[in-house]
Amino acid sequence: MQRKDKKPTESELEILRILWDNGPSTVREIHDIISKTKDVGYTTTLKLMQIMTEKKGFLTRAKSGKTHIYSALLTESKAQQGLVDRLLDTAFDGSAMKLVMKALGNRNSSPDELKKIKEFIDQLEKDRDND
Amino acid sequence: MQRKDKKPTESELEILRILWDNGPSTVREIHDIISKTKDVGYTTTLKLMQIMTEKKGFLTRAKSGKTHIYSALLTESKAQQGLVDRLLDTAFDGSAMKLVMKALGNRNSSPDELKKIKEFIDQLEKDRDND
DNA sequence: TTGCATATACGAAGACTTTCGTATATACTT
DNA sequence: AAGTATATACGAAAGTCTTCGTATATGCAA
Repeated sequence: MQRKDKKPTESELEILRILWDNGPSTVREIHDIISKTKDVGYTTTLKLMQIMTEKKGFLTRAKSGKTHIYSALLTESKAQQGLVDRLLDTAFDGSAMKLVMKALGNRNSSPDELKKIKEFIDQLEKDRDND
Repeated sequence: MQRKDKKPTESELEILRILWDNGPSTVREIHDIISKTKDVGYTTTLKLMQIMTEKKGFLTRAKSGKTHIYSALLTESKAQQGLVDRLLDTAFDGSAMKLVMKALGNRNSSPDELKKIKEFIDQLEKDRDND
């Protein structure tokens, strides 16, 4: 359980989210998406991605003609786990239950999702019994 | 659903956590707790709390003799809701289900907690049916 | 009331994040 | 091959967060 790897900032998560959803992309592709909802220059996105690649190791890139194609090295699952763990520690006193209730409380989950969560918990309980 | 209020930083959350758990406290009391696990100067804690009070409105304070007694204005519940909402947006594509599974998956929730969560979901489903 | 212990006030440095202007490189078109 | 469009590289400014040194205020004890 390494607690040492750097956590992506929110701007970085925005970029990672696009890479996770769309797969390997150019700076241009990512910037076009980001700039739909945020007024920011192309070189800003570029710089962020360069830092994420060179300094932080979140991304990797391959040259293709004159452009670079970036891919996420940090997986969605790992990033999520790190962020959830940190949030549990800092804001929920370590109680996953409290966090779960906050997350569900806003009632934006479909009946199907609620059912799946219950099944997931059933499975957890079963696993525990078999230890 | 205002998305404008500032989110506390992690250092600030550390202070808020103590105020939430222990109630109104002096800088000294808070710093004594923080410094058990973190090597940081007294004036650093003081400064953070001053900023949280004067610039961000997270805290309020009352003079008592020569010291100030600080209280949290930002409630635990509001802060948690804001952080969860933001995490959902930035890292989980808005899916509460995914977040819940991450939160439960890696951790050791007690059987009792798991039971309570299921009951909570049952209640949510019941509420929904009665709409 | 003088001095000591302790509190707050203030200012600024250092680190990190975000931003962008400008320079340079590269491919494609004509 | 020269020109244009577009990409990356680089450096630095601006903003925020964290840190702490130093100055100043205040209450209490001798």
